[in-house]
Amino acid sequence: MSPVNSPLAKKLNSFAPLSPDELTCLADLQARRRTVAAMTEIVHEGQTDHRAWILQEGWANCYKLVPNGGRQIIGFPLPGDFMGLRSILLRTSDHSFASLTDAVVTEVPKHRIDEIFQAFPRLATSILWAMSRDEAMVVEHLVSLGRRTAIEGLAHLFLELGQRLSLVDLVSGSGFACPLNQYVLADALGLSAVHVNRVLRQLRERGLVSVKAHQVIIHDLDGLRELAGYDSTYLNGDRPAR
Amino acid sequence: MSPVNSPLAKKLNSFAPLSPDELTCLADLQARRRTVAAMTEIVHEGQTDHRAWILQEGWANCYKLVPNGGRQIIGFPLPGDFMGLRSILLRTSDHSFASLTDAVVTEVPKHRIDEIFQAFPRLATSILWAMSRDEAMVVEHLVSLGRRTAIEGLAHLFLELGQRLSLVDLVSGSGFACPLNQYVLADALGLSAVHVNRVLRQLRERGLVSVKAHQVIIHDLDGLRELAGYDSTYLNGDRPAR
DNA sequence: CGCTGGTTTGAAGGTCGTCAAGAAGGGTGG
DNA sequence: CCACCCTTCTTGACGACCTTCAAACCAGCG
Repeated sequence: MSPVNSPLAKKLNSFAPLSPDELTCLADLQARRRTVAAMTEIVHEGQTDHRAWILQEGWANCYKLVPNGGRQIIGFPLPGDFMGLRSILLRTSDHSFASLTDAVVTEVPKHRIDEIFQAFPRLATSILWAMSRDEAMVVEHLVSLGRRTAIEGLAHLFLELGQRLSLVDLVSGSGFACPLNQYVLADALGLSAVHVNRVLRQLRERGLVSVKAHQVIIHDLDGLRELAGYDSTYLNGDRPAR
Repeated sequence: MSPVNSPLAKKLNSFAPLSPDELTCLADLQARRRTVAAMTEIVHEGQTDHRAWILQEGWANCYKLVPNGGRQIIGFPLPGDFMGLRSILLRTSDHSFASLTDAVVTEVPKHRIDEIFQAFPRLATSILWAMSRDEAMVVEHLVSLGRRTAIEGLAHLFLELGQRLSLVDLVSGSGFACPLNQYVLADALGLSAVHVNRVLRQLRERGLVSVKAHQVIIHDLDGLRELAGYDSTYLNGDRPAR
């Protein structure tokens, strides 16, 4: 994959078209790729080193552990997403990031971000857009946990993942590869793995979604949207959904 | 109240001591006060006008409505908090803000923020700290909804409110004024009002907290922290709690 | 072929929601 | 000052959603 066609470039391009200069700047930013094994921690909660990461390939998650042994997953960084960007611009990270699969990442030291904000203000705006989109996802996740049933929350999650993956060309037809097992889904949705299993069966039996062999297939997009009460605008920078 | 001693100044001062220049800058920023009746919307979801608000007196909430008639409260802005700051720095607000009580607010047009970032970089850093603290609160709220029981979530909420109010001198002894009724608490914690009532009784009977006449009194701070699994560092900019 | 991680299913029980109705406060008008 | 209202709080009964415990099943892999 040429870094000029990096997932980050694809994603930012969907917000505002990038100039050739900006594309090469992004390519430079992501030149030094590093591979990471599955299940390794990339940013630790409370870490204050002034660098962020860009996920190039693979899936990750960010989470908090609670005293009684439970875990709450905050979100799933996908290719093209920043990890720990807040700890660079703002202060320390308040949660941990870890890879879920084997992954490829690039390190972003603080001064590189500063340079971009100096030299490429339009690109900086796009990065801020990506940050605010990430926060909107956390808020929407909060709504899922508080005011949606298990089946609605799962439906919402699959729709969000599909839309985000399509931005970086990781959707083929009506399906996408998805390495999340039922334990991980449970920790994301505040449920038990057993109940996730039962709800997945319901989604399958209703002909909405099926998950098999790490592949999510959406059989009835409209029905799923209806069920989840899905409003896609929070991912699009408030322009109409495609 | 002299604006030099504004709640915002108190709060930011707890992060990094402010210089006289910075204090007067903050005072100018908050000169034009405006009163707002209880239950009026201040920022509407999707609004893109480039201005933010600072809450001076009273309580507010921010929330999202879901299609089936439910409501999820994202957070409670308190005196000294910004509202809609993201819609100024980033893009549009993805949720609504409304006053809960009669309130006093000041409007902050975008150019004032830009000026501060130009002329007072240290103050700008403090404002970014406040922003990141707000996000950490949303994440902690997410954990409450996903991986804490009703009683743990309520305990956590009271502890957080107490700590935030103490930063702006709104705590007296072991209690603080709190206008949140059981319906509002329910919409914040993803519960029904009936169940909030039952849980409040448990907290009272265990001798931990009591709520009466819009006054929250914490009887057993350590016990409450123990119950909630409360870690206060997310509010302190990662310096040890006082 | 046995191990391991993940999925599936059943049974029992706890947390929490819904429905319903009564009690307690606080404000208003007679 | 009292009657009446409204909002908020409180409590009970019942049921739904979800968890926990336990066990069986399945697929990939050394």
